[in-house]
Amino acid sequence: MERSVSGVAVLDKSVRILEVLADGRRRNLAELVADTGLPRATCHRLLHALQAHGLTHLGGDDRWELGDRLGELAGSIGGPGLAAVASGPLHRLVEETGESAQLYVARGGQRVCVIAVESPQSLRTIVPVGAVLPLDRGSAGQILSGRPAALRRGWAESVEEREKGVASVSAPVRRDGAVVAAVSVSGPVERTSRQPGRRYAAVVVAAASAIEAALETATTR
Amino acid sequence: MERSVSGVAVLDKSVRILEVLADGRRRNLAELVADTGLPRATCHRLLHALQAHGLTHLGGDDRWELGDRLGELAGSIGGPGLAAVASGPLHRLVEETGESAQLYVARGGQRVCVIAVESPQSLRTIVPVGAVLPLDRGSAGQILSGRPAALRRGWAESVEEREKGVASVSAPVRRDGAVVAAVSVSGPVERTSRQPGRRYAAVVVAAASAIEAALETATTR
DNA sequence: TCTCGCCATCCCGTAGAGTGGGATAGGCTT
DNA sequence: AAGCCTATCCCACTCTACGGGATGGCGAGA
Repeated sequence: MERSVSGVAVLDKSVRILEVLADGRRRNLAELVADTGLPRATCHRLLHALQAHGLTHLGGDDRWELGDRLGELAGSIGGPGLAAVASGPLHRLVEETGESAQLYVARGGQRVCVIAVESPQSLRTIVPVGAVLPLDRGSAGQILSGRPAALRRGWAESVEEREKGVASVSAPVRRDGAVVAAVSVSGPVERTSRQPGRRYAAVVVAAASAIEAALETATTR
Repeated sequence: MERSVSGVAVLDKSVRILEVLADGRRRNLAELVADTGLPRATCHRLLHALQAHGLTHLGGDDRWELGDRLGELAGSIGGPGLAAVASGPLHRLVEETGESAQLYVARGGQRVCVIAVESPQSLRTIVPVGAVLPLDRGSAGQILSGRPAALRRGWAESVEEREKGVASVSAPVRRDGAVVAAVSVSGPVERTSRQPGRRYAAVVVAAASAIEAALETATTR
């Protein structure tokens, strides 16, 4: 038995199966045996055990893929329904500021855009949902990497840090005291000015507070 | 040892921990022991093993939460980068039709909105990202539930099925022959008419094809 | 300062869970 | 009919995972 990564060999093998399937390619049992390096009986047994929990799924074409329950579990990262309760406040933020707004969560040492509402103006920043951005650039990165100065002030701003001509302001969304997301407004420097915080911090922080209030209501239900 | 759900007891216990954490409440070890019913040493050992795989995370405040890797794994359901490659075609769809567009994936017998691009018109349908909708109503539900007539025709339409005054058209996004998502355009009946398919089916199907082409390019890299 | 209670971590002997080679059955192709 | 490849299942056996109890740390209260 090769050395265990985590100290629990069954978990190591199970996660190896999930990680192989995470490239999106659906595979039959033989392909999975080849790609995971597991003996066929072991792979078979673990696949069906994972399926019992909804983490894998065997399609009608005898090919395996990741299961829906995985998405359901992951959907609760940042708390259940974060995306659902954040949508309204983000739309109002766009109406108030005229600029695009996004919601980011930290994930694997980077940040991921989970909601994007674009400015109606023809010159606007576009960040697609699902976009993965660094933590070391941009105002949302300052928030999600826990930079003390930004958290103390309650918001962060950046000017042309991640992209030329773009400025942004972000504020933390907290749940149980921990930062679970960052609300962000971004636009061209020509409109935001080189002190975007002065212009937008108050409404960005207010949007973050509205999301926190909605999360609290959801939690106490 | 109580009866195993899946036949692999380690997996059963590990998933039990993840499911307890999926309510979004962060917990210390003692709370997790109480909520999972596992002996403390077992719970401790499995939590750290899950953390080694990124599936759980121990915060600085000694409280456990679901880990980022879970989201990364789940993000590849429907194939890696689905959200990223679909954003562009959906925006163009909104520009062409003037109506709101969404991308849905099937998940746990329902459908979940993973991208939403809203119409610039003041009267528009709003579906927040993360919204969970039924499969038995709406054009996207017809696509994702595999209704033969809809798949044969290549698109589906619905008029006031899910919501009064709203009509929609959807088309399947396929990957390796399987339907992985549905592209949808929706708006008020006053504008879409009671035959929204006649008006929009061609461009919705074209948007779905563009997403499929982008996914194929991503896969062969 | 001392005591107590509660926390997380670690140890390690052992029971039985999980292993995986090989047998089996089914389906498809030649 | 034969050959090949698939998934499933069996079960003897190995060694993994178990979990009670010991330990140390920390904070609160007397």
